[in-house]
Amino acid sequence: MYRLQKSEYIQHFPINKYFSYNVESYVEVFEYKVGDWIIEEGMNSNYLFYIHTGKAKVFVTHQNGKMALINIVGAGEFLGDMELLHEQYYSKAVQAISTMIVFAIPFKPCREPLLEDAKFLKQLAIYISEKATDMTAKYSQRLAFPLENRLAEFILQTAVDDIYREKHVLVCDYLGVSYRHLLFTLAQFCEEDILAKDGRNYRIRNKSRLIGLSEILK
Amino acid sequence: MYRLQKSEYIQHFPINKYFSYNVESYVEVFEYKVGDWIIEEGMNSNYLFYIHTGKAKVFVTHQNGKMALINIVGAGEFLGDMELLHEQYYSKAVQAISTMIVFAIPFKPCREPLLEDAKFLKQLAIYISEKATDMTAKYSQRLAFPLENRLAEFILQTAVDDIYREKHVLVCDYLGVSYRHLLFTLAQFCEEDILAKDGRNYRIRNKSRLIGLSEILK
DNA sequence: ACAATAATATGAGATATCTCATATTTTGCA
DNA sequence: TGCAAAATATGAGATATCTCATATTATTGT
Repeated sequence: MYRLQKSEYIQHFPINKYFSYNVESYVEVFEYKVGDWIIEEGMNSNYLFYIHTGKAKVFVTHQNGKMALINIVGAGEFLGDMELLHEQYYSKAVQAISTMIVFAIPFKPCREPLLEDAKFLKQLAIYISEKATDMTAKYSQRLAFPLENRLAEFILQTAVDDIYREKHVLVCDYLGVSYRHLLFTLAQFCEEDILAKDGRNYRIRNKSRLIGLSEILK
Repeated sequence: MYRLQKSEYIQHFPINKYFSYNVESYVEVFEYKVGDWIIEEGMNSNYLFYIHTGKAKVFVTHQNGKMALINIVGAGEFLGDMELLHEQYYSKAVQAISTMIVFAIPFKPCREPLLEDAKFLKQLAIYISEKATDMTAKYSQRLAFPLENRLAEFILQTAVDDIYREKHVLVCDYLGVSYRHLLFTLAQFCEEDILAKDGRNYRIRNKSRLIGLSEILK
């Protein structure tokens, strides 16, 4: 994690939209590289984050110790909002998929004032409700389509430099299909020359086809 | 819709949890019967509702004019929260499944103060975030189970006096399966003597079996 | 009262996806 | 270094669910 000069980024932070008090002076700007952990599981997060650039995976660890991918988040989204609202919240782990630039508002001086700022709370409620609406729409639409389409979208979301290298176990859990079927569909993509297997990874060979498959979801 | 004396209900309304200002004097208590419309689609809703007793269906009408069931809500939940947060929100229709008693806070005098009440907004944000978490959990778990289980739950939720009489078209849309398959599964239930077909309706003959099937979802 | 539309109903074949069985390879760790 | 566990891989048969075709029965508007 790197600390950046905020001057050049701060103008992109919708401060007036979200806050009625002057939070700007507390805001820090961080940069993360692929694979960096923005939030570690179960730790008390110390910041409310707002994603300026990049995307990240959100994980939770089950009782059995298995890590499960539960979401992918991107620019314009908050991280740490749950921790802010719920006194003791078991944080989910968050890991950068691509280079990320985030605004970070430290809980230490800002938590109390944020939770008393009606403008912020109203916007936060709107944000959460919109996200919930999105999620619901996503989930219900999703059921209607075969794995092919959802996998295409997932590959596009998670591939780094056109190389897809996710663990199958995690993915079939996330997409709600069997391991067998996931492998089957990946094999199909290779057969259709959409992907090419490269040892343990898959290289994207026909991105527009993937985009086509994933766009059907919208 | 009937207006009830609030004195006997008001004590069950978690006013202290949700509001920092005295909203009690504005609260009204309404009762609805099965089939009554609490909110009509597209109308500007005039109240923020809190469900004290009963459950209701939430509908939206698509471009093609078809009504789609999108949710079922019950005690402890809010209605009209979206309308409160979003200046112009296209209300979804809400219809009582059972006798309902709701607390109604009129927007006219209360909207402004509510949107400036940090305590209320914080609790609302928490409520919405918890609901979102629930929904997400529901949706993802749900994919894992065959229609049998989800249908069992749905029948229990919507049957009135042990009679199930939903439109199939609505239901297969809501549950995300084909019409054909829904009919198939209903026929199965009849064959197993869980339901009995009674003209166009279905009578529940083995409720505990239905409960068993639906509990697998949790 | 009748025609048009919507809802119900059922059959048959196709397909997406699952389960189970089993083998090989990689990885973590003592 | 080597063993146990995890991850990858593939086959074959089962099943949940879909699509399409086609009838019959309600409902609705004019």
